Amino acid sequence: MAFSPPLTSPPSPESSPTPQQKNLIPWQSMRGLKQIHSLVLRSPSLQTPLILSKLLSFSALNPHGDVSYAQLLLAHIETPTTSMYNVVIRGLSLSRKIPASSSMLAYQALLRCSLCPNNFTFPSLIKALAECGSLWEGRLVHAHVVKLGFESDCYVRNNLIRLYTVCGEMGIAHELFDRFPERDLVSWTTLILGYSKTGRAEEAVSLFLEATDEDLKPDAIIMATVISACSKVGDLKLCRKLHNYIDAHNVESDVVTGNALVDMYAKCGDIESAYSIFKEMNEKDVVSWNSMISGLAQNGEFKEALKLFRRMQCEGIEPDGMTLVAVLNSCANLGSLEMGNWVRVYMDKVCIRANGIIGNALVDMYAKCGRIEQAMELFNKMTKKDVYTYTTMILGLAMHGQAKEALDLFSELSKARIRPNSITFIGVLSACSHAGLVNIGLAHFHDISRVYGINPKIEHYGCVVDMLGRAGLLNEAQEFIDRMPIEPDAFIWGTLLGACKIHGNVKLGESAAKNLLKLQPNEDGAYVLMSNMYASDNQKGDERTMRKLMKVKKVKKTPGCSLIEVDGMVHEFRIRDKSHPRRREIYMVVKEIDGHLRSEGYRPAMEILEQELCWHS
DNA sequence: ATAGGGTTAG
Repeated sequence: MAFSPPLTSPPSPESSPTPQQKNLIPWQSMRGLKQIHSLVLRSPSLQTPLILSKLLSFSALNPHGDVSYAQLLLAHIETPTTSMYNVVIRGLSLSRKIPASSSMLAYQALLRCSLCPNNFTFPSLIKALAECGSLWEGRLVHAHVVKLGFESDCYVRNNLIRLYTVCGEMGIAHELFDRFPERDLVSWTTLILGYSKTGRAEEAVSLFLEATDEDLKPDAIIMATVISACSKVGDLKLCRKLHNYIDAHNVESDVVTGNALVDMYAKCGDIESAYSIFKEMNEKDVVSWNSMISGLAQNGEFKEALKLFRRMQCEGIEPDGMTLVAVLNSCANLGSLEMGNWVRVYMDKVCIRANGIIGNALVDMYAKCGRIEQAMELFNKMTKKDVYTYTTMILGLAMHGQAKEALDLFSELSKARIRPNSITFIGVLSACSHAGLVNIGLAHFHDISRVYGINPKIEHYGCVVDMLGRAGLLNEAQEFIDRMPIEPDAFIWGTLLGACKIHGNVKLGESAAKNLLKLQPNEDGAYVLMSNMYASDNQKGDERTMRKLMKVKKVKKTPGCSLIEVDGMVHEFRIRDKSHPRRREIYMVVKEIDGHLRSEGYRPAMEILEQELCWHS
């Protein structure tokens, strides 16, 4: 029922050991290489193509090397060869910091020397271009590839396929894939990944099924790719089919495929299967833990997520930014501010900046835990804000009834040249709803499609019904529902019913309840609200009828639940809850508070079914 | 040449 707090103070980060530069043989460090280079420069007899090539490849390809040094070296070689250029181009493609344009410049230099690129030139060059999404240069190089007859080279072609997929040119990529019968596992994997990353996960999975018809033996890499695509499809049956396939075909699996499976089951809502795979993985890394923790959080199992995070710490696995996002998300939904603050302290200690997704998660945590000023402070400090950052803050302000601030932020969006999305409008509408700004809210609602070209979804209609209902415009709310282009769902009727309850409109409430019961006859909501409404309206007979009806239909009221966090522990309380070890003391204090409240003249609005509620809330 | 995990919701 409760989980223990994290370590009371975040562990200090271990100082990472510096690379043991001293133990390197001379030519494996740049220092040694430069010494040899100066020797070579002084004696022309040493300037043979072989020695120069060695110097080049050590500085360009060695992990302790320096590609820019290799570039300089190459520029001073009088009679360079294609393979010397290939080495530098490969070195450039391997280093992350260097832009694609330098690979392109090296390639152009090669052409200027009247050298001819070969099958080793293109893979690295195209890889560098793909890395940066340089479609224009990529097409140019592709033309050269065709001219020189290297399109049939599988390595070259796979890199071209990769280039087109990362540039979103799936049509060209697939055409290139189809045009040559000679394809290997990498060709399939690359194309499948392309479909998966461009939001066409179904096509990715069916492409894999196509691949299994050919005589290819799937490896761990293609499996991880297709499993990830499957998690995006969200079809549990398909997930199981894939899992069975792996077992049946004895596909060698590793941590990555295991992690992908955990994520896949979690995303498809089968948290038990996810957990059993997680448990049985004999090798786990930080991604395994992250997949499982965020899987729990994505399925609303926030307490379990925090529990698992605790275990992760006990096992000495260092969390990374992604872990913390899942933890913060759980804190936000549990109102667990102490734990959230702990994460912030931890972030400071290990120097994780509150920017990007993790910054957004922190803002959300503060807002949902009631610290709207701290959320705002952090929001203002964040240098890179995206639509998520703004949406989170707008929703937070709306939640706190600060409609003006929320609307101001919304108007800042266009100044920051950020396009709002459909969830941003949920925030805007709920801000208006909570502040009773009906006309402004309606104006924004109309702008959703007219100005922003977004099709309002049922959620947006729900916000408007809520806004009209809260303002007491119940008939308008009903009319709005009647005119909706979408079939009203249970949420819509529940919102109207709730508004009728607040404003005591029994007649309209009855019709809303009828509609709600048509959609979910076995849920307690409509019965409870109606019987409470009858009770407040002194319609004792109707109230009893409602409660009888619940009994006949075997509908039980789901117990409400309150939770608080004390010293990093989350405690839950339900009606007539006697499970807490310190229940006697707790209820004594509650009784005392209740006495104080009553002596000050407070009378809780108790309705028959809710009488005992005040004891846990 | 190819692989896994994250943020906002009526």
